[in-house]
Amino acid sequence: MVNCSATELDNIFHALSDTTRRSILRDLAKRERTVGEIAKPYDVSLAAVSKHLKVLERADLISREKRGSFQIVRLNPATLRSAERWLAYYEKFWTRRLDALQDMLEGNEDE
Amino acid sequence: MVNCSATELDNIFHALSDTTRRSILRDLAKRERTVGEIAKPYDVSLAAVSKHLKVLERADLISREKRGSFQIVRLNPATLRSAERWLAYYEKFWTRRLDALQDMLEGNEDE
DNA sequence: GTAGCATTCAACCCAATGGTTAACTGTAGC
DNA sequence: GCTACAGTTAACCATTGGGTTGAATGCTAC
Repeated sequence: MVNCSATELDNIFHALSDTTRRSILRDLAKRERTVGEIAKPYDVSLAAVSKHLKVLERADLISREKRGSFQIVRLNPATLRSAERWLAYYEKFWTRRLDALQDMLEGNEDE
Repeated sequence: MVNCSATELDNIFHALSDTTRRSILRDLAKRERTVGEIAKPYDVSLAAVSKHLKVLERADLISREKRGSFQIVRLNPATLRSAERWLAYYEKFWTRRLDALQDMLEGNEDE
């Protein structure tokens, strides 16, 4: 999980591209929950939430542990770190490059 | 752009969820390019690339400047920073919360 | 075994994606 | 004007996405 393949990044960013799923991740940040607990605040069917969890799981953003007839769903922060690293790397790179450009355009003497 | 709405984050993460689009962003990190230059390395039609650029533009990840019959496409690092901040915030939050537990459960294998 | 709860699966609906080709809209240059 | 080039739009196609409802699974408790 240190270095993400393209497909893994596809899955991660796709999982993050839905408001409900990001909200679920926020909820899980507070504490682990069962599927039913996760679904409760949302105005969609349990089946819909189950699908969202599948997307999050495919992205490796959450993992589950069966406990009796329940499942405990919890976050997988390492995966978030992968995405964050991807963004941080490029953001830093781009900013650095554009800073130089901006300096040039604004007439800084150091060409 | 400092604080993103839910829809803006939807658009940003969706834009990032495609390998070709991330690759285009990488290309643009090296230098600004015209649409034609952007399209050249990819094995899809110009129309397909044009659509990808539209997705990136909707997410405010790139902007364009018309110059004659060309367009200069360039990155918009501020938007990347928004997404990065979102991830960094939650990643840090989750990691902090889970650190103790993780250390206990599996020792530290981070990276 | 049966009842009941937690969760998933199956089948469907419709909108959106990512791709194509072909037609269209500038703009530049003759 | 006409031609050529840069890029977008239109129309289409196949696949995926997110939602639904209802049946099926799996576990617990009686």
